[in-house]
Amino acid sequence: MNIDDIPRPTVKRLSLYLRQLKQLQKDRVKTISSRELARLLDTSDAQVRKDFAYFGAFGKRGVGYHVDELTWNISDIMQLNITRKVIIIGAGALGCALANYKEFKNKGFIISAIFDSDQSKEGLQCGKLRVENIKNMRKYLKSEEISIAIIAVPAGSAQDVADAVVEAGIKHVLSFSPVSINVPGTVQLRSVDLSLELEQLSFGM
Amino acid sequence: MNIDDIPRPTVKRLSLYLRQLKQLQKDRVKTISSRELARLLDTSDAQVRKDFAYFGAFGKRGVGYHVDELTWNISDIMQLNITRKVIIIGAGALGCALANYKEFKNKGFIISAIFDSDQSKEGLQCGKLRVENIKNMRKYLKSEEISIAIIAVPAGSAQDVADAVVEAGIKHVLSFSPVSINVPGTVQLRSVDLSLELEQLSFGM
DNA sequence: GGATGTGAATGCATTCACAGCA
DNA sequence: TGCTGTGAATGCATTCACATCC
Repeated sequence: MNIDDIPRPTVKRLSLYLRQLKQLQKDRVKTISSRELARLLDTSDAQVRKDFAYFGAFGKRGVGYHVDELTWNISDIMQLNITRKVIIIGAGALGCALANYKEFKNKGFIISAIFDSDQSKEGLQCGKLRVENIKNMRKYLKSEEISIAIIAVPAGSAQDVADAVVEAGIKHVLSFSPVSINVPGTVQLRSVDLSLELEQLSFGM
Repeated sequence: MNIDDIPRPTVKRLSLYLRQLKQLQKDRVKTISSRELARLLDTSDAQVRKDFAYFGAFGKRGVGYHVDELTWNISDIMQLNITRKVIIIGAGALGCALANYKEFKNKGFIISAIFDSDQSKEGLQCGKLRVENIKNMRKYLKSEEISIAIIAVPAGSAQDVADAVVEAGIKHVLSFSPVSINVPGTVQLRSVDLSLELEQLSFGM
């Protein structure tokens, strides 16, 4: 079964299912039906079953899905049983908050360094991390096996920073800058624009 | 023309168009074709034209779209020429960073108060804002005209906080907690799960 | 000529509905 | 009986292709 044969919306929902399933594990729930899972995630039971069916038959007819088994299967599909290192560019308030965001570690993402182009910030502490000069980024990435970068710089420098990390070998970019960025097709880009989220929310989406 | 007659994906793209158009205004670009706008936003020219067409005929054949005019029209459709007040619940690193995020103000969102359930945080400063006890939230909302709340609390208390703000009359909730939350149908909910973003990114989405 | 606006065609995800199994 | 798994039907957004207009 090839990942490309699976609808993208389905793949995106996998992490939502996984999050909910881990919650259910905490609550000592052993088994769950597609209907109940759908209710929790505000979707339809048919949707849930179809999504899981793409990856094989996980459920038991008349019973539902075994929570532990399903959790393990999805984690396996998403290759989430490993840890990955991540760098952050931009040591402003947002960058620092992200650098110390506990949930990242829980999901296997380790923030291994934070860089800033502002010379005067070099040496400052972001929680446990020391702010490094961005000029050292390239060398740092040569010595470490890191493919993910978080960009949390102002709009004006976002594209330049993106170009720089891509040039340094980064393959996945998560941008928090409020501009649209272009990267080569070989690089995965995901953009979270916080004010845009508010805008869309208040418009009713 | 009713908003409900317009495809949701189109409506979601409106803010992306708007963001790009404002960038173009800065760059003194007077006019732009659907093809060029599509290239900048990594979509298709047909998509751009169809999106705009839902709201009427904004373009000039043989020329393209007038940037200023289009910007104004979209802002008008999205009712973004007003400012809105927003409260934040959760004065952790993330909540504080959000409270001082400059881009919000640029888009017309004013963070008017930040609350936390931790008594010991009361009175601390988050940039220019004083952290208030969450017990005062209800009263505060009665005295102010506020319909938007940002939730930046740990997973465990997210649902409780959501219930509380909804009960206090909030109509739009932007949650940064890594759990799925349920709200009444009358309330708009949008969820940004930062680790989930990383997860999906590293999985290739 | 050049780019918009738009019906028609296409592609795809969701929903339906039910056979099949515990 | 209860719930999964799945082909078929539906619904909808995207893409195509071209008539239309500056």
